[in-house]
Amino acid sequence: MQTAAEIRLDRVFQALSDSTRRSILRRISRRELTVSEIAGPYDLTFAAVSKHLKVLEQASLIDRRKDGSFQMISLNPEAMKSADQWLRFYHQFWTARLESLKSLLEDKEKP
Amino acid sequence: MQTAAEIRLDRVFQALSDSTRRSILRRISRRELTVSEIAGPYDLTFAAVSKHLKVLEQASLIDRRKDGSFQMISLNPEAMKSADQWLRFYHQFWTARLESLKSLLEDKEKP
DNA sequence: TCTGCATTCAACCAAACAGTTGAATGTTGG
DNA sequence: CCAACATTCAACTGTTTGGTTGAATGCAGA
Repeated sequence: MQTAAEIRLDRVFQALSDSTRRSILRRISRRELTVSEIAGPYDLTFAAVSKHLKVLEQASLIDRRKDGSFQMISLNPEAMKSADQWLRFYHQFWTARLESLKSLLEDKEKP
Repeated sequence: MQTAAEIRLDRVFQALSDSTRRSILRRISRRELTVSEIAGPYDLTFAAVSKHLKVLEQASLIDRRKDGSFQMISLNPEAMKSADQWLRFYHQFWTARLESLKSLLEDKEKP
């Protein structure tokens, strides 16, 4: 069974698995941008960028606001929180590993 | 250009975008498991599970250790750290949003 | 109203993905 | 050695992904 929460998380991680999309998120975190502004730096067609935005939207990572014939795209950080919370569980594992490495080094120093 | 770091991050997020794989990670975080033990609860062939493990391995999320004819699979949390660090940048955005929501509510309370 | 700009839709394509089945490759206990 | 077990490989399938092109839609200014 796939719970709704799992499906949401699937979508978030999937959306984040493309570096173009991560780069878009980074740029709109500074200020909201139009689709054309977003497309600017990439060597991609508008349609391709439009699809990336749809992926981000379906993962609830962005919001859209209509401003005349433009569309203002902005960051919606809520969905990232769920990804972050999923990862938070594993903090203990990498800090634990770091600790045991540290104590290993300390043991070496004591003759 | 795709830097090596970006490709690594792509792979980590991609590996995490499947709930079966996330479930595998969660289970091996308790203790290392054999491939068969991992496969047990899922309604999947061994080959399918083997493929999931390969995806996790290529994302450097797991380690394998040979023990006779068994293979012990364990968590390698290092790669998650990079995903976590990527997300850490966005903490400010969801906490900021939370703060502004809070102050909005507080303003309402003041007549 | 016509033109031009911003954006999306539809159809298509190649590559990647998630799964299957069945055969192949270790490894080990008797 | 060989039978049984653990795991992977190869080949195949249907679906998704990331991209393209060209047409369609929607809005705004002259």
